Amino acid sequence: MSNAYNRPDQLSPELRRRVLETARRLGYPGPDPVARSLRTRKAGAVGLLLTENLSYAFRDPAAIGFLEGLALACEDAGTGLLLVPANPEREDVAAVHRAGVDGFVVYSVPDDDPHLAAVLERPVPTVVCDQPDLGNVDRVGIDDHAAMNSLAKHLISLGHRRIGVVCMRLARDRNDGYVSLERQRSAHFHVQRARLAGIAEAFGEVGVDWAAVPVVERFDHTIASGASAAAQVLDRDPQITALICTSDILALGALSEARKRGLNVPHDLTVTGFDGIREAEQAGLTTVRQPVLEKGRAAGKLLLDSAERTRPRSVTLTTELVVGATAASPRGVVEERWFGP
Amino acid sequence: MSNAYNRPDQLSPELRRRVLETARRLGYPGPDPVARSLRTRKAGAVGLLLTENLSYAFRDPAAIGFLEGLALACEDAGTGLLLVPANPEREDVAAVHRAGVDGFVVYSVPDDDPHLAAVLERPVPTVVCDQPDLGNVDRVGIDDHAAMNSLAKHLISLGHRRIGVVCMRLARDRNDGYVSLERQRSAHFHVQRARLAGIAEAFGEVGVDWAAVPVVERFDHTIASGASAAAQVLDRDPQITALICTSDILALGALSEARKRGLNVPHDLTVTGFDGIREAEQAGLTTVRQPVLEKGRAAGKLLLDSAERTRPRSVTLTTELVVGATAASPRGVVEERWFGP
DNA sequence: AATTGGTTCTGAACCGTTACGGTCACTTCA
DNA sequence: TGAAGTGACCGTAACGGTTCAGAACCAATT
Repeated sequence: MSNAYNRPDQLSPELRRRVLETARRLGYPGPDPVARSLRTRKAGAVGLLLTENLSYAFRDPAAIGFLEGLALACEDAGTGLLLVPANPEREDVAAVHRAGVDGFVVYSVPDDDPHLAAVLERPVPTVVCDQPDLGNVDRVGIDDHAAMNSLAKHLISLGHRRIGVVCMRLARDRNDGYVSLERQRSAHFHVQRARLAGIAEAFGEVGVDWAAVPVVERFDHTIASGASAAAQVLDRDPQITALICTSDILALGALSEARKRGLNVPHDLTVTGFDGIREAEQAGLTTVRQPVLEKGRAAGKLLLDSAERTRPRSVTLTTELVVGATAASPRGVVEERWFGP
Repeated sequence: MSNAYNRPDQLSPELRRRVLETARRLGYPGPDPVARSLRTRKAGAVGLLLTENLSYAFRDPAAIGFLEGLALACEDAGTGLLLVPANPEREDVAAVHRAGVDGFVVYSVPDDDPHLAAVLERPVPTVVCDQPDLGNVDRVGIDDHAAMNSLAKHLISLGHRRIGVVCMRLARDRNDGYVSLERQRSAHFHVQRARLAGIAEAFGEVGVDWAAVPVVERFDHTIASGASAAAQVLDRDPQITALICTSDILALGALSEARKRGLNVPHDLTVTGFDGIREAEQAGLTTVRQPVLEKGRAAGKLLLDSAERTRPRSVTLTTELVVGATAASPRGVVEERWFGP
């Protein structure tokens, strides 16, 4: 009898002892968690859906921070955290259907991701992160447009007018190279789209022709990708005075490429990132810091007490411009660099 | 009918279409994963039990590496990974009972941990990591004794005879300070016990009185802990020529404490770590590298095809002594250091 | 002695799925 | 034409708990 295990007060100590005793003698391993979940309609876990391969989440510092925050919230609530094995390469959403969870957190997936669609069809509460507001589910994120816009304005005030941009993947297909305006506009990764738009708006206001600004995309989010993308931009237009990267990881790669070319950062080239990861801080990167841990925690909290609410909530966290040592005014005489190293 | 969803070949396309159509019309959200799990006796997930608070796993680079490897293995098998919220402070093992999983991976918990006991009572396959061989369950780990022994011998060959040791927590109770021989022997964390024994054996062989070697323990595994522990050892015995730390994190703290005291590493003081995390490599730390990612992956693989085996397996991975820049022969004239900074 | 109140204990219904075996219509072959 | 074979379809019984209604029991009150 399940009362013996779960409601010791509902029966006499004597009977409880006897029940437990015979249970042990018969080798009964205790109540089956799955059957319990079926009956109580509670799985005791929340599912996490990621853009990338599961293992990637443990390689990206920003994702790790998010996970830590989410784990913190789950821990507080005594809830488990299920990492759903959703391989973005395959369209197989079975893993989403198989997940026995009380709710989902969806972290930074493209807005046309079939896994996201599968999650939204499940009759459980959902929180999306770094996604556009879907209207009917909770959301947590930052104002990517505004944050990047203010970083761009900072560079503009330093005097930069000729820039290049390195961004993360914009859609599910691999496009390691230049990005057309059309592709920018239709990007399926909300975060990247917003950040690019933020830059475009700021520079547009001071008369820069956005269509002429080289924007290079990389599918893989690694330091090596950042380096090769920076190389591609610098090869195309050696006269740029600033390279804006949409993540710190990419920016770190850009820094190493600049170093390799003998460019003095920030005097020959300004490099900026986004996220505010620890490695960026150590490198003195000018960037935007976003509260990744807090984001994870907010997502968890939002999900875990979504029962009380009926209207979906949207939480926007604040960001902070970090003025580091990798941004400065461009050299007064641009031509100087024609004779550079 | 579940066949419509799961076995399209078992029925005609026409019927399937009709079934799905009415299902949609009735707002049927698809087969319930929990009920399915109950019926098929498959949860489609493995549980991970950690020593620490869940969130800690995302702060320790070695743990992150392990997680990445484990996630990789799960991903390959299309299995989910459930992080079980087992708070080590409380004795509440309910979370273990509640976890709907097909097996458990237990990562580096004390051998008297009640959560571990609860896992072993569950009738599912289990893999323990960094634990002594339990005989009846799979195990994956390294030879901590031998690895630390060879590091110690390296220091001995450099000429060190007077040393201090900084180690991680040895049991569930907090003991931030010196460690008695008795506490060393009865340590509940197998890994730490083995590493200490490895050092003791090596130095014992060259006539060092182990009982006189200051061993300082820290409960929290942080760089700050490493620094304060190093300070404690150096205050007690400023004449030591080497400080052996049982983890890289602690060693990084020891390095910063040495720097703070104006000690030249390695000439005034040799500092060593254990794990081989990236930060250690950047710092040029002399340490032992263990394949953390491979460890996680091995654990996952072991668990996921444990069905085929009947005998428990024990996998021991190899380690590698990393000779960095933080270890050197002690200054020929020890007294010199009396006049040091 | 009968009614009432309260507690402890028992049994049955239900959660939603899948596995399994049986029914039925329809084809094939003697 | 009838027997046997084939395949699609459907009904039902678990899976292992939790919950809840009500039976059984005991003590106290009328």
